[in-house]
Amino acid sequence: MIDVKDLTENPDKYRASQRARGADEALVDSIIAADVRRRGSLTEYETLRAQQNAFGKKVAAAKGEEKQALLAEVKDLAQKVKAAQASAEEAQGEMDQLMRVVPNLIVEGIPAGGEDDYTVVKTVGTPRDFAAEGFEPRDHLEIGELLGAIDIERGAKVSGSRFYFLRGVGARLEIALLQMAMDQAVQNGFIPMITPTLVRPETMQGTGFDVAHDAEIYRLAEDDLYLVGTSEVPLAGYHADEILDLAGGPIRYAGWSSCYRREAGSHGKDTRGIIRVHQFNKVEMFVYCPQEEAEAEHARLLAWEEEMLAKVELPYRVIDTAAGDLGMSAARKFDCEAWVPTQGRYRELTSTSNCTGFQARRLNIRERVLDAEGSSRGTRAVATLNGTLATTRWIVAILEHHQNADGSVNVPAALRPYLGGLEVLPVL
RNA sequence: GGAGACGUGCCAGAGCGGCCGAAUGGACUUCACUGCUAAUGAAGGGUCCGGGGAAACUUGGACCGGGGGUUCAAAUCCCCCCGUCUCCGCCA
Repeated sequence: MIDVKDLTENPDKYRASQRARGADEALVDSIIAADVRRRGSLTEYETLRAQQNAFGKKVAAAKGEEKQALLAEVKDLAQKVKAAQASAEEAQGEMDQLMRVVPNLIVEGIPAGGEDDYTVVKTVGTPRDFAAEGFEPRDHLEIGELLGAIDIERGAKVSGSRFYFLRGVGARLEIALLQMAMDQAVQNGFIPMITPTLVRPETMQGTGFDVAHDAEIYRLAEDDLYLVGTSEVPLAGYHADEILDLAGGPIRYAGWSSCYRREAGSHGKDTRGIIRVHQFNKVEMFVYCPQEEAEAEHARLLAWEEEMLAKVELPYRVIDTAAGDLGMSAARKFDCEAWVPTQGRYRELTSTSNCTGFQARRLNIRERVLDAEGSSRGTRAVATLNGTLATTRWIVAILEHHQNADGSVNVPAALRPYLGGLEVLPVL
């Protein structure tokens, strides 16, 4: 949810943001109009209600005939109050509906346009030249099968397409990767969390995912519960309806969870291997901080992601996502994309979003505003940010980039302690 | 799955349909007092949404788990939902 007050005061800023996203600019004016209607009908209702309250006090004090007379008089007022209340609620409802569809205000200066309009922030490392090394690289699935690490066929047998088993060194590699991510997070002051992966509709909605329309979400209709696509969802909901004390700095969580995605709109895309799957594991960073610190924190999250990528020794690039390719909640998003040799292109391994106050406003997560004397001047929304530290997909890039001619895979040095010192994943 | 109890402010905990935004403790903040701490005394606080005001502030409405209903009037009565706890059953 965006800040209505800010929108009514600076509509041009929001029009520009909508334009950059390729979204509806007129929405801004619809909101301003709806807000005027809302306030008008609210004032009307409150005035009547004040009269009724005053009457109520008189009725309570009166006795006998006098009381009966007052009751007769106030009955009519009660009807008016009811009607005014109904129209005030209706106006509020219209407002709420509009507010649900406005995406977050983007950070000024990010690239405008759609999926292909990102800018490359930097490129780190160089893709391996397999031609020069004299062998044709195998893709991650072929390697995974040689190592006995990935079993797609039985995944499909048991659960259908886009499901898989990680086995043997594959399973160990994933655990090692996630464990290394958790350790790094803890070293950086994050609180480790293992979260629920089924959440209520309010939590899903509050985080910015539309339970009713989002085709990506698995639903358990019977129970009105929803499978999360990322632990960002439960970690955002964690502090819902709370007033946080951020005096001691940002509150940082590292969530370890399975993630579930229907991949409804991606038939035929990435059907081979484990690039795009219905279920995977992830370590996610999630931060609550004051809004003015959000951009600096965003840079830190990106740096922590890059630290992980450095540990697994992968060549990658960082992109600044264009406005139109941002989710509803994000004001800015950086993706780290690792080079996947057999695809000849960079593929997303991490994604970090600055959601400014958008999620916090929906989830009612605030902090106190203090004046110079240190006494409370009310509250305001905090900022929330998230970023990936490791996921199952990383295995794709690791297997491919670190492969040898015989199909075995060299283990990056930082990962070895998590694999009992293993230096090479051997072909079976 | 069955039976029951409960859900009130930061915490504990009262609350008769109108005098209840809510007693009383504790915690907290400020002030006073004792040489400091402790103790004691006094005072003060919540959140959300409107109106007025540059602001300090002021004024109105709403909020007693959530949503409906009854009533001139609901923390209080009724219904539904959510949650917590206890007992039984079931599965581990």
